[in-house]
Amino acid sequence: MCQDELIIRNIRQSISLTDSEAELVLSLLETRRYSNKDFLLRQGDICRYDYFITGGCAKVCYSDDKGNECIIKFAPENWWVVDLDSFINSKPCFYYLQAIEDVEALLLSKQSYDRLHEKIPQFQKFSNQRWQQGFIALQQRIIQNLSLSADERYSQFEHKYPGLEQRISQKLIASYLGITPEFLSMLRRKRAAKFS
Amino acid sequence: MCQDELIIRNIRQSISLTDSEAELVLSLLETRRYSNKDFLLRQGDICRYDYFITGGCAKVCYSDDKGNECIIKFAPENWWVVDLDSFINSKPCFYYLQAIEDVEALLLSKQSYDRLHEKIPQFQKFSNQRWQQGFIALQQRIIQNLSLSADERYSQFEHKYPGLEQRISQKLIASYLGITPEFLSMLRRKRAAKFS
DNA sequence: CGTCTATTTGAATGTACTCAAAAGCGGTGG
DNA sequence: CCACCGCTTTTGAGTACATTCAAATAGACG
Repeated sequence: MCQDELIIRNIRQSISLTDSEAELVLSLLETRRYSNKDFLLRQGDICRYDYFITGGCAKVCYSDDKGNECIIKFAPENWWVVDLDSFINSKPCFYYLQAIEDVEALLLSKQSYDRLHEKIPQFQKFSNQRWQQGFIALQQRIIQNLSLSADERYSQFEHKYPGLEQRISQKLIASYLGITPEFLSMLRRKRAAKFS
Repeated sequence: MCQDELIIRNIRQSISLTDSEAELVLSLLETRRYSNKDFLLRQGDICRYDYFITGGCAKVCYSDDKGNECIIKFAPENWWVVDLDSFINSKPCFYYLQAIEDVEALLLSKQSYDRLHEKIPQFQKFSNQRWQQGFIALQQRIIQNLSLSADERYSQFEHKYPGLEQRISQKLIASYLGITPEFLSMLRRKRAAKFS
């Protein structure tokens, strides 16, 4: 499937778009390619785009007090990602966004984002749903972090990002789960032992 | 301050309201009082109201697989609370909402909520800000849960809900922090020791 | 006053981390 | 093609953080 189809299909999962509206959406998007390890967005920059990933995978991170990288979430194909606070309020962004594979993305500028909201009545609904669904998903994740063990969180990760555990390094997964790579290694060994 | 003033002041922190718009808001609200331990909303019900707490404090919880109560957040005076997924999508709610003190609240029905969005152009902005800010706050909380120790999370709690630690039981705080009451007891003992 | 629940305390246990070292693996240059 | 480099993964020992369970104490409420 080509990337244009992918994004329109993604939007149409939430709202209905006429063909001319779909055209408008596509006309406002910009395609960008990033090599593995390129930054889509650096910490402290203003986030000027809303990103829709059409190929490869990026990580959304921040640096904590001690300088460690913490991964908030992954953005594989068919995912939207943005530093909302920075995008909406033109603040320096707290997160950074870096490719962990070669990445292909469609970028929607703030201006175009606003334009879509003006021109397509349904788009407000799309945004609302997106933030609301995002909010709900984050609540779920908080619950999981509070009540599940590392092993159970790993299962959740596998479920949320099917197949991703085979594409990306264990170090990255460990950071996402909030555990050390060493400990994840041990968890995997224990899992493997269960199938023997 | 009376409860009407409280909610209007709360809204005016995000958007400007004319006096007649403020009147409209107030006319759509319903006041309710709950005694300690009363349910504002039960797990599985449809959440038909958006709640604004004007006095006392409620807890937002869910029951996990093993039947334990997990507290997602507290709702003391001047806080909005709703099960978003249930309210928006008319689904059975996942959370329940229970008074942990005598509570006074202003309730906004879904119908009135929609009405405000129609009648007050700025209200869409208020809602958007609310979900966006909520989203941002949740992301922060995820980060904190991943990277902070229980002791540090307790400090965050004190900062987020000033004075609340003196009003509510330690058992509830422990549940919010995702630790056992016994362990919280020990943390507090250690803290007290530092000031000797 | 008695009952019920919350809090404190302690011992034993489990979960996850740190640090260090060894092994595996992929890419690069000779 | 191989040797080497850097990075990831594995393994292990020792430690810190947090839990469970049990029992004692303290508070709240009728």
